[in-house]
Order: sequence, then C-alpha cells, then structure tokens
Amino acid sequence: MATPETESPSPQPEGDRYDPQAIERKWQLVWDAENTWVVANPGVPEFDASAPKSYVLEMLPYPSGEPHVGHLKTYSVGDAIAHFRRRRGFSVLHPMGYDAFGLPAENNAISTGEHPREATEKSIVAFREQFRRWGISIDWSREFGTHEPSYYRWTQWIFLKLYERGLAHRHEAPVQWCPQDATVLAHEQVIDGHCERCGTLVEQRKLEQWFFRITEYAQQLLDDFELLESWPENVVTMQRNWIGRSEGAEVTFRCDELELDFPVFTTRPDTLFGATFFVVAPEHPDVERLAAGTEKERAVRDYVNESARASAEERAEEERQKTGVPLGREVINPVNGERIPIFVADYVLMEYGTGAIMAVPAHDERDYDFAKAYDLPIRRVIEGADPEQARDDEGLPYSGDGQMVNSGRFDGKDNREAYDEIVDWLGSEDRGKPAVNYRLRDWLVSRQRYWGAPIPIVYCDQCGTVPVPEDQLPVLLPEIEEYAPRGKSPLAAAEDWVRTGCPSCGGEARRETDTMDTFVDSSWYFLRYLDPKNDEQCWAKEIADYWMPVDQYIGGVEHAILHLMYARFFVKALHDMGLLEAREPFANLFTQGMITREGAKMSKSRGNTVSPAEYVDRFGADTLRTYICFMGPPIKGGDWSDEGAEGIFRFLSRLWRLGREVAERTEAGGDARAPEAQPRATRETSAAGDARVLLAKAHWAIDKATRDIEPRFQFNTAIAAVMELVNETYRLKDRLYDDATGAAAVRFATATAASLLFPFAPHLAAEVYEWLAGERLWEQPWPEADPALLERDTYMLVIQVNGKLRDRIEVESDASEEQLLELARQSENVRRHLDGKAVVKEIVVPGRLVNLVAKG
RNA sequence: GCCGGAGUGGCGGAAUGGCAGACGCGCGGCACUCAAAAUGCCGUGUCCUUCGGGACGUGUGGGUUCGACUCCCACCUCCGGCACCA
Repeated sequence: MATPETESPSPQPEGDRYDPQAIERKWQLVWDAENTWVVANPGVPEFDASAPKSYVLEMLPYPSGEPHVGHLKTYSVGDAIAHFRRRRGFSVLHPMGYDAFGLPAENNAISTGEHPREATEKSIVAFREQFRRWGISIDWSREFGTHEPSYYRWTQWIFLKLYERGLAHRHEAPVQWCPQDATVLAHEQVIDGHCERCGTLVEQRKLEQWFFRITEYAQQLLDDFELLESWPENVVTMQRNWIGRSEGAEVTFRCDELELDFPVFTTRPDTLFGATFFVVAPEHPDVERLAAGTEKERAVRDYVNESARASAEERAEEERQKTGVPLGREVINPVNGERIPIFVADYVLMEYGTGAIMAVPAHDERDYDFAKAYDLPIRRVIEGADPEQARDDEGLPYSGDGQMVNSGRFDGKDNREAYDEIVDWLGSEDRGKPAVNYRLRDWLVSRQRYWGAPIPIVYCDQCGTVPVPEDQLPVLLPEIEEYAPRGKSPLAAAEDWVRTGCPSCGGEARRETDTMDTFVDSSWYFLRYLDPKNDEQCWAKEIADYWMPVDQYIGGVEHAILHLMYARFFVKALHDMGLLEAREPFANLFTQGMITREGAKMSKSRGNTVSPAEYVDRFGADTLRTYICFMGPPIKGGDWSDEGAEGIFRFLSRLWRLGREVAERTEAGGDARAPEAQPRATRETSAAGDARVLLAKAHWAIDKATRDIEPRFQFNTAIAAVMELVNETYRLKDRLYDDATGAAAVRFATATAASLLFPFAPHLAAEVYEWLAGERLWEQPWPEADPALLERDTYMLVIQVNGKLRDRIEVESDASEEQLLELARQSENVRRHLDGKAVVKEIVVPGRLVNLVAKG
C-alpha cells in the first residue's frame, strides 16, 4: 500500500521490532544538527525573556578512562529534570565540562610517561562520546575543561583576588603530608589519618604553604543554610558538624615567672574552680620557652620530638593511654588565684582553640584520665553523677549540670546560672570574655604536584611575595620531562620557567612552583559555564546574576563536605568582591545513592563493574537510563541486575509495539496536533465506558508522574505509573479500535505514555510520539491532568469491623455518609461479623472507608 | 561515644494515619507454535479452608488511635558521617 508522502503527516514505523540503536541515532542527529539544547544568554538576540530560567547542573566529571555507572546515574537523573523543566516552560541551562586537573592523570604519567594532558584529553573524548550516545540534553556550546589555559587563567585570577583581600595567605604550619603522593593534603582530604586518595598513612610536616581563609566565613557558612531552598538534611548536618561551632569563653591564665599570658578556650567556664592543672599541646609555640632553664627541659624536648614522630593515627587511637610531661612551671587560675602546674601532653590539639587547655578532671573525661595516670588532684565543683559516665565511687567524672560546690561565692548556685556570672566577672577583671570556636580550619591549597593550575605568585629577594599582574595571566604550566615528585613540586625542575623577572622591581625572581588543589578548579566552574568564551572577564556580572544560583544541583553524597563547602565559600567571597549577587551557589541539592552489584561497591579489582558502553550497545541508552531511574528512589542506592535491565527493555519494546499498532489502526484525523492539544470535546466528554476508563487512567498517570518527578524525585514510581497506563491500554485497546471515540482514547493514552516517559527515554518517546501526533515531543508542553477526569463516578468503599477489612463495595462518589453506613450494614460479610454484637461507634470517611466498632 | 538514615514477599521496591506488598524481576499456568524463542493473557506473602471465607503478617517490645509500615517511647541490627574538638 503506497501512500504519497504528502498525505502522511506522520512518518510510519519501520522494521518489525524495537531497534534502539537506529532510533537513538536518528534523534541524536536531529538534536545535534539543530542545536536543540543550546540556550541563549541575556543580551543576545536569541534570548528568550518570557520564560523563567532554570539552571540544572550535575557535578562535573573527573575524566579518567571511561564513564562508569555512577556517571550514568547522575546524568540520567539530571537530564530527566532538565527535560521536565523545559517542557514545563522553563528556559533551562544544562551545560557540561570536565574537572581535568588532578592526580590520577599525573600518576599515570609517572608510570607510563604519557603527558597528563594527553591522557586527560583522550578521556575527555571518551566521556563526550558517551554522553552523546546517552542522549543527554547538553548545551555543548559551553563546554570546557578546567585544564585549559582559558579556564585556569581565571582560576589564577580568582586566587589573586583572594590574595588582595587577605583571603589567600602563606605561612608555615604543621601540615598533613602524604609520602606516597609526595604532596600535602587539605585537612578534609585526610581520612582516619590516611590519604583520601591512595590510603597511605600521612605524616606531619612543617612547611610554608598557601591557605584560603575559609574560617573567615565559618559563621556565614552556618547562617546561610537559611538561604537554601532544599538541601538534604544529612548534608547540612555533616557540614554543620564539620564547621563545628561551639560557644564558650576565652579565659586567660598567667605564668608569673615568664610574664606570659595563656588564653584557653572552654565551653565550661562554670567549672573553672575545678581546674587543678593546665595542659599545652606539644606543638605549642611557647613550649620551648616554658621549659627552658627548668630541670624538665630535657624530658620536655624528648616528649615533643616523640609526639612529632607519632602519626596522627597513633595519636588518635582510642584506647591509648594519656601521656605527657610536666613543664616545671605554673600558671595562676584567675578565679581563685591558685597556682596550678603546666603539662605538655599530646591529647591537647594545637589546631583547635588556642592549643592550651585548663584541665578540670572532675568534670571532663580526658582530664580525668590524665589526672589518674599522673596522680593529680581531682576536685569536684558540681554536684551530681551520671552512672553511665562515672568511673569511681565519687561519681566522677561528671559532665552534667548541678549545684556548684568548692566554688567560692558561687557555691550553692545552679551551674547554668553561674556560667554567665563567671564570664561577666572575668570580663570585668579583663581575664576573660565570651568566645566562639570553630572546628573548621583554613583550606590548604598548595600541592607539590605538576598537573594543576600554577599559583600565580613570584618571590623576589627585594620585594618579597609579589602577585603576578593580571595582564600576565595565565601563568602557563610549563612542559617538563619528569613528573615524579621529589618532595618539591616537579615544576621546580623547569628552571627556565621558575626564573623570572620581578613584576614589581624588575629584578631576578622565582616563581611559586606549587600548583593549586583541584578542588579550587571545581569551586567556581558553574560560574564559567555562564559566560565561557569571555576573554575580558571571568564572567559578565549581569549574565551571572541572571542564571545564578544553580536551581538544581545533582551529584554524589561523597562530596557533601569538600566540594560543596568550598564552592559555598567561593561564592560568598566572590559576592563580597562585588562579582556576584548570589550568596549561595546551589539553591537545591539532590544527592543520589550509589549503585552496587551483588550488594557490593563496584570496583575493577572485584570484577563486578557494569560498563555503560557495553550495555548501551546491548539495550540502548533509553533502556539504561530508564532502568537506572526505576531501580528505586534515586536518592538511595540500588543493586544492579541484568534481569531488571532486560525488564525495562521489554517494557520499552512493549510501548514501541503499542505505538506502532495504534499508529496503524487509528486515524490521526484531520487534527494532526498533539492529542493533549486537541479540543477537549473530541477527546473526553463524549467518551464513555472503556474509552472513559482509559482516558481516566491516562490522566491519573499524568497526575501521578508529574507529582512524582518534582518535587519528589521519585522517578521509580513515575515510571511505574506509565507502565500501568501501558498495561491498561493493552487490556482495553482491542475493544476500542472500532469506534472513533474509542480509537481516539487509545491514541491519546499511547501518546501520553510516550510523553510521560520522555524525561527518561527521550529517543523512544520522541519516536512513538511522532508516529501518533506528528509533533516533536520536546517542543510540546508537559501534559496537564484534567481534574474532571481525575474524579471518579464511583469508588471502592472499604468496610471494616473493628478495624479489620470485611468487605469492599462499589459506591457512587456523591453518596452521603448515611448512605455509606447503610450500605456497609447491608453487607453480608459485615453482618456475619456483627452478629450478636452492638455497634458502639461508626467511623465514616467518605471516599475511603466505613469502620464499625462493635462490642459484645 | 556523638550525629544522621534505614530495616516490608524469593529479589528491587510501593503505600506522607485508612484495602500492606503498586510497578518490575523471578517463578507457575494457559494461548499462539510441529517445537522452541519471542509475544499476549492469567496467577504468585504465609498458614488454614466446607472455596463463602478465616487466622497471621512491615526488625523486637510497649504506647497513642475507631484504625499504625506510617506517630510516640525503649531496644536490636545494618549503613553513612564525625570523633582526645576542651
């Protein structure tokens, strides 16, 4: 049967079975050729001012090898949201880039000699190729890698801005050193005393390093959680704990002999009268001076050396006995004038507070242990005992509340009341004040590695530390021969590059040879997408202010602290520089769970990885994407199963076959528009019986899928609703083809199924929809459920006796409570259960159930 | 130790005080077929049953409620984060 092309508005299906490869290639070519997902910035003619903006972003990938299933999940989830929002009328920005600097490429270079740039760019090609085959709707016109000079030029520029404002500074500090990677690590990159990346035990070293003053923003980082629309509670909690705010007081203890003041931070100024000794950390700068000239000098030096050798891990061991040595000096307790001995002990940490503490053994477990170990006095100053905590007959230590004792004029007071009075009193004597302390430390950004953005600083004997002038950026990464680090950055070997003129005096100077932590690169990339080609500025402010903040950010929960907090810090600092209105980068955050296989994390060594490329070859991208969204709520992890993926392939095939059959058996009629755009009269009101049932199911699916996709992110149940719609259509179609209303209902139901599936299986959905409606699905608005069709004429009334299900009967939707009760009482099964009993209470919930409470 | 989150069929999961187990996987049956695959349809928590139905059932124990997977209290197990943070 030859039909002239002009008479066939919809292309007819070809072949006799679902061929994802052909369909996916077809649509990808269309989207590519037409730049379908490119979106214009304000200020250019194509800009659409009428649509509200939505910036949908997944965390940028680190390009190493090929993408894995975790990437597939992130981008499947993000793309579903991007598609959904586009069809809901938003102008959606959905860009892509690569976090291209970093250690794996460099370690690869050390073992193979392949330039990190080559390995990285090869991998970028592989990633790009996969993303295209997955059909992710990316605006490719904004793509970049953070290793490109046109990008890291601005990373360096931001470094200089931070330096200008005193937010980047260099100083010597004890730092965490990974001997395997031969570089320092940020505090956040040390997990249980081991390198986050390679697992090697880290060492402490004292080095001159660059830091970003994230601690300046500690309070804002806490306060601005208020500005976020929706972040997972656990991520907020993790950051809160990481920042670790505690309120207390700073109290000064004085060492008379040396005329030195030692401020300490305490959260318990109410226990000051119980301080029986004083402890400083081994790294405390005054330790040497304190011990000098005393008979303990030698012992102290030995102890300090020993604890410097001890690893962070050893020091943190839980069961470890407390150790320390006396310094042979005393300080004066400001509340009672008592002279108490000073110790040096490694249970006190230099990094927190002032590196010195007042020890109150009666009310602090650690001080208690130390006092017991060295036989020091323990003086109770607060009444009470906690049996869980107490370790002796006195009920000590005790860290709870109670009446004060042994505390001079505060005796008999409630410790909570005394708290403020003591701080006030110390304040008036100038020996103390209220204080807040944070656990958060400054962000160490220097890395003694090659493959990163060079720190744009020059050292000159005359002028000291000199920032590279902006017009000399970027400081290009030089080519070198030997990547292996030797305790110094490999860049130090590029002598021609290191030697440079001082930008200030023109004399001889040397470049900083450390590069920046790659987390610096990824702390602002979401801003560069907005104006990626700009050579004059990092971004135009009006463009950034239009798109920012990111409306929906998507990524793995493993970045809950590091990346997400650094990016928040950057945006706050950039805001304060006047470069940005936004105070927070990501208004909404979605963290997806990890996909496992056979219950275990996927890893090459375990041999249980799933290669997305292989599965795309086998089932097509639509199947994979839909399966991943169907495995369970994306926020949770899920266990991969080949059978499950096959099930989705079967479902998509089923929809494909249905679409093909419906396109053949029903007429599009004179109206080639999308079914949901057709006049309501032709598609609903006249429908009755099975046609009406099917239409109601379609509208139910629209309603359910829409609410499940956003704001619930419950894609698995949205897909299940489409499956139900397809099942219902299969059940009813053969009874409906024969009359026009019925056929229209089948056509509508099938097109609606495709329409709702589009965010997950865009290629197949576009294909089926084209057959049925002759339209491009992504140009159609998201369907809206008709409330009239969501309402049912009748429903199943549940009848319970004493809360137990006894019958179900179909009733009119508008039946009154009395009628419902009457119907309930008539039920034979209900009567049997009521036999010989008196109904004492009747619960009627119209639309749901009747519950008869009977006694006797 | 502290702070989060979770525990539901053979499996992944659904159900935001109202029919527990939607949807999918797996399994069983029927149709189509010479046959198989594919496809379509039906069934599938456990136990009892006179086949009408009944009892039990969401980690454990208690509580609130006409009614609890859902809310409250205590406990057990697992997962994640932090951990000598004064």
